[in-house]
Order: sequence, then structure tokens, then C-alpha cells
Amino acid sequence: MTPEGSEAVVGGAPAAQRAGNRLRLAVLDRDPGFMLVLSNRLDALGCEYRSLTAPATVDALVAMRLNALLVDLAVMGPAGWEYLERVCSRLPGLAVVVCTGPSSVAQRVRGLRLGADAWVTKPCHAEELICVVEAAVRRHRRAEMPALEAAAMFGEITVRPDLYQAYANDMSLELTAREFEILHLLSGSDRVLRREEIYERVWGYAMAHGDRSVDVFVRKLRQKLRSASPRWSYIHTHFGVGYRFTPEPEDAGEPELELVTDPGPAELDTAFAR
Amino acid sequence: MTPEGSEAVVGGAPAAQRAGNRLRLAVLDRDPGFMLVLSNRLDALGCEYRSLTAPATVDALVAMRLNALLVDLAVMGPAGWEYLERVCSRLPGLAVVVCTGPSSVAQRVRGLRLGADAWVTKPCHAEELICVVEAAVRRHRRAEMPALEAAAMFGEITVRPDLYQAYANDMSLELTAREFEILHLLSGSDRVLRREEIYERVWGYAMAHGDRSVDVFVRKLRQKLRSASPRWSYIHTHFGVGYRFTPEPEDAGEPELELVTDPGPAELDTAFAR
DNA sequence: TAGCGCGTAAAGATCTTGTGATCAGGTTGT
DNA sequence: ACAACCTGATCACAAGATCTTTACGCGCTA
Repeated sequence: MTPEGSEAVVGGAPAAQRAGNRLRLAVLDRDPGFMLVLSNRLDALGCEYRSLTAPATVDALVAMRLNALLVDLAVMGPAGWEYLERVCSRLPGLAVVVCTGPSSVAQRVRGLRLGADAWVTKPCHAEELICVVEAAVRRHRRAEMPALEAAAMFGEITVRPDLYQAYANDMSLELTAREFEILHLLSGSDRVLRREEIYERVWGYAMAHGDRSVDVFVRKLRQKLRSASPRWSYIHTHFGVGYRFTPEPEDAGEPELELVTDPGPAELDTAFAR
Repeated sequence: MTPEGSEAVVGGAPAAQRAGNRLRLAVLDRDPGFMLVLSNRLDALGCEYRSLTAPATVDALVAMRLNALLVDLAVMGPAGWEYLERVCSRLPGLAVVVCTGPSSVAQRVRGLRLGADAWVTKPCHAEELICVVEAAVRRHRRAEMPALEAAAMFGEITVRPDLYQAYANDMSLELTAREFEILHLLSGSDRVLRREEIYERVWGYAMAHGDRSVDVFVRKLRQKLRSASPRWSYIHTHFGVGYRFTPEPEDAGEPELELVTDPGPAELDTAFAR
């Protein structure tokens, strides 16, 4: 498994995944004719792609910042199944489409069960194949879409996705790229986010067991948030679960009437009663 | 099975959320043989499905609370395209799989571009078809996650899966992660749950013989529930069996006009009383 | 009434998180 | 190309919070 020439095509992309609306695809296949036809279609669509002739490591795939992976299992023989499983489990956010020669129902079922999003049998039309890939990517993207770039304000903090920065009283918090991504993710959701979830959506792949990266970044964020807006608290810990973002004024001393601070159950639009 | 989607909406509701992990599928097809084979597989998987012989309106589909729609475009003829487009655009959270007879590349491309998640050509194997549907749903679920877990109310208690917490009168019960998991599990099921069952579903592995952890947690839960909602009892012991969750007003002497909570005949402890 | 299951309570073990520091790798400016 | 600088990944440790285990006595069933 050689991570040949795995430098990312585009270096500067600050965001891991919000890179763009365009398809970023890697094709693992050794059929020159197939690649030629496919390349023509991909070029015509102005799609960024990279062709591989040997399986890339998971880390290499991460570095490529892909939306989708198109793979011919024949390239790897029996080891292909393991590879498919590893890629799908480590990169749950990556659309994986298998395009390979004649196969049995059992094989296709196995591939799909391992996490592949689609299975296309060769020979096939490039146009159709690309549609299948796009359909798979479309799904994943729907999750990212709501993270549009509208500025939002929480307490004294303003989050500016267009500037990749957050502010308090017109003063920048001087967040680094990753810090901002985490703040942006948290602030865009009013529920508790588990660490694994945060990691997966920011780093782009599954979190290793015992990784404390999220904690460390939350600490840095809290530090900067506190020094910019001392009277508010924003990121709340849910022990054993994860973190939740909600601007709350720091109850500084006098206990006023009740702390109705909990916005939770007040608005159960979807509550059921029995 | 008849297309009356009412039970899903009005009914005992808590089922709606618990079933969140399972596939809820509607099949729009007129081929009896196809349906027969497919039904067998779906039954074997314990999957909830509904078969339709005529296109349902978008609103009807919403009422069915589906994860996926499997459709044979042949049922509608040329109008099928328009239907496909409308369903896909109005219900972006629904996985739509087309399974129809022989088609041209152009038709398949059109279907996928209109928003279908996959296109399977008949004749096909039921097993494979279901895998394709599951792959589409799997991908979808990632995007729909936040909306899936709805809040639920029992007596004076509100359970908020999105906040990993329960409330009574806008006040948090301060449940720990594990306490919440158990309450969530219990409240989602009307029947008596054996200790082993609870343990296995919360801890994730089999309970050791003689382990009292479940009892201890039930005690803590009862304590917090009682102090937050003294006039109700929620977790009931079934001696020698396990526990059952049902909100019941504490009949402290005079029977006031209570909710329709009728403990009498409703006490049929069946698995389907809902 | 005897035996077992269950409620209750507390102490100890274990797991989580907060925090500061260090190290390696990449980026920027010259 | 080189070097200063910045960022992100890990580690170790401490403080808490939570979970498990154990013990005892009462209530339920037979």
C-alpha cells in the first residue's frame, strides 16, 4: 500500500470539507481505457479528480480532502474487502462507490454491507457512473450544507464564516483555523455533540479511541471566549457525553428569580404525550 | 397493508422514536410476484414496510414517517418523472430508490439527476435491493440525525435525547449520562424490561450473574424523579422480572379528575399494548 | 414461616475532564 | 532556500464526577 504522490492537490484549502461545492474524487482503477473515458467526462464537468493505480492509505485519502472514492475491487484482489471495510469505517463521511467487473449477488451484498454507497458493474457508461457518484455525494453534502456562511451572533460573540473568524465587540478572537471550525460547528447546533461527532465532522475521519484533541481545542476556545467575553459562558460540558454550545450570562452573584436559563424543555414542539 | 398512515402519527407515539433505528419503507409497485419475494425478505428482517399500488401524495408520505421509498416508475408511466422530482425535492430527507424494468442510460441518468439515490434494474435479487436501500438510508441518516430524536413527555417529565437530559417543569433532573440512557430506554418501551435486557442495551454487553447495577441506577432515577415530580410514580417494579416505565399519578386518597390514565384494564401486560 | 428478591446506603475503584507543557510539522517572510 | 514563527498533536498529572461493589434489612412469594 503505497501512498504515492499523496500531496493534496490543493494545499491552501483551510476548511477540511467545506472546500467547495465541487466534486473531489479519487479513482482507484487500472484499466486505461476506462480511465480515459471517465477522465473525459470528469474534465468536461470541471471536476477535480485524481487517479490512483494502487490503494492509498487512509491517511493519504484524508490528505486528499475527497468527497468520493471510486474503486475497482479487482485492483486488490481478495484484500479489497478488507480495504473497503477499513476505508468505510474510518471515513464515514466519504462516499465510496465500487465499480468493478462481473460479480455475484453475494459479493455485491457484501460490498454494500461493508459500507459502500453503491455498486456499479462494468462495463458501464461514464455518464451514469458519475451520476451514481454524485447521488452518493449529494447525501453527505446535505449534512454540511446548512453550515452556510451567514454571520450569526450568540451572546456577545459574532461568528463570521465568511471571514473564518469570531468577534466580540468588533475585536477578533484570533482563532486558528481549527479552533474556528469547532466553534462554528458547535454554535451551529443547539444540541449536545459527542466528541466523536465533533471530531468526525471537523477532522473528517473517525476519532481514535482515547484521543483528547477535542478537549484540548475546547479548552483553547473557552480561554479565548472568556478573555473576550468574561461575563458569559458558551461551551458547556456534558459529562460522559460531549459539549453543547449555548450562550449564557454568567450568574455573577445575586441569585435573581429563578434561573430559567435552561432553554430546553420550554419549547417542545415535537413532544409526545401518552 | 392499507395506506392509512394515521397510526404512525396519532398513536402511542413513543414507538415512533424507538423505531428510529429500524428501516421504515414504502414500496410503490404493482408486480405481485416482486412484492411477494420482497415482503418475505423484509419480514425476515423485521422491517416495517407498507406497500402501495398507487402514488401517495407528498403529505401522505410525510405522515408515514418513512426512511425510504422504493418505487417502480412503470406504475405511473410518463408522469413518473414529475412524481420522482416532486418527492425528491420536497422530501430531501427521504431515501428514494427506483427499481424498474429495462431502461436506457439516459433514463437512469435522468432519474438520478432528479434526486433518486439509486436505480436498480429488474429483475433483481430482493437481498441486493434491500442492501441498496439500506445503503441509501445509512447515508441519509447521517444528514438527518439531529431531527431524528424527538422529545417526549411522560406525566410531568420531559425526556430530551438531544440534550441527554430529562426535565420537570423546565428544571433539569441533573441525570448523569448513564442514568439518562436507562430512563430513555425505559421510557421508550411500554413493556416490562428484564434486568438483563436493560443491562445489555445500555452497557452493551451481557450482564454478569448477580450484578445489581441496574437496581442501583433505578434507585437513583426514582430518587431524582420523585424529588422533581413527587405526585407521580414512573418506574414500577415487577417482582422477579424487571422494571416497567409508565407515568401514573400517585393516587393520594381522593381520586381527582386525572388524565385518562386508566391503570385498570390498560394493565394488560402485553408487548403490543400501545 | 422460610427463602429469595429488592430497596437502600456508603465506600472504594474507575473513568472523565481540565490544564499546562512539550514536541514535531508546516507556514510565512526574508 | 533558510530561519523564525505558528499551529496542531500528545503527554502527564490532578481534581472531580461517576460507576461498581458490598453489606444489611425489609417485603414479597410460595
